[in-house]
Amino acid sequence: MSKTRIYKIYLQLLKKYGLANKFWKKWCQIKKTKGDKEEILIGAILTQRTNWKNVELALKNLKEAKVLSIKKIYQLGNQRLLKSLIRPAGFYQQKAKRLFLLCRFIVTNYGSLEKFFEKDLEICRKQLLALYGIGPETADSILLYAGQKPIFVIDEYTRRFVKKYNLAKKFSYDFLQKLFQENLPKDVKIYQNFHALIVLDGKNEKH
DNA sequence: ACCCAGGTGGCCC
DNA sequence: GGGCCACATGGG
Repeated sequence: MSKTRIYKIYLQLLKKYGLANKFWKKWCQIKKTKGDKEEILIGAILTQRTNWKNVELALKNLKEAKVLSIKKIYQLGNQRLLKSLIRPAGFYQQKAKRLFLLCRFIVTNYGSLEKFFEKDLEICRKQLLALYGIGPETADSILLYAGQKPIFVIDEYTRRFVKKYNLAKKFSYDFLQKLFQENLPKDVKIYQNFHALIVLDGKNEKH
């Protein structure tokens, strides 16, 4: 593939910041957490329309209550305890329901997250999108970062990035996802790192 | 006392 | 297909 404009911009960001996973590893060290696949999946729900700082507070509560896992949340049910633990993340009644339904889906249909991710990307995506409270961004975050599957995540940071560099005039989810995927090598690590760098760069600009 | 932040579903037209 | 609204907390 010849290097497209988007790919060149990615390489510039890479030169400027380096690999984004080192920031993730550092975050895990600071927060004393494993940052494993199940935590990524839970965080993907909690971070909907919410500052990551607030998500951290909710994750901390779940961890301290020793229920930061899919099976534990499923056992908890959509109940008061779960709601109170994730309260700092905002929209907590809705998010408790969404989390519970997602965890129930994984446990009762597959038994484990690993088994679920053994299915093809398209099947996983379709099944996630069929769940209440999971739209394209949440589904794709789970698939890319927890499932290591090659699908590009579009979010508010990505849209600001597209506007900043004048990469498109349309901003619908499917259109932008196609734009990135057609202009980059199909590579999980590149998708993960690029999206993480877009977020990093977006946060950097504000200060 | 405002204003903002990695969305989604349910309306309505 | 799009526009508007509800959902809620913590931090500036």
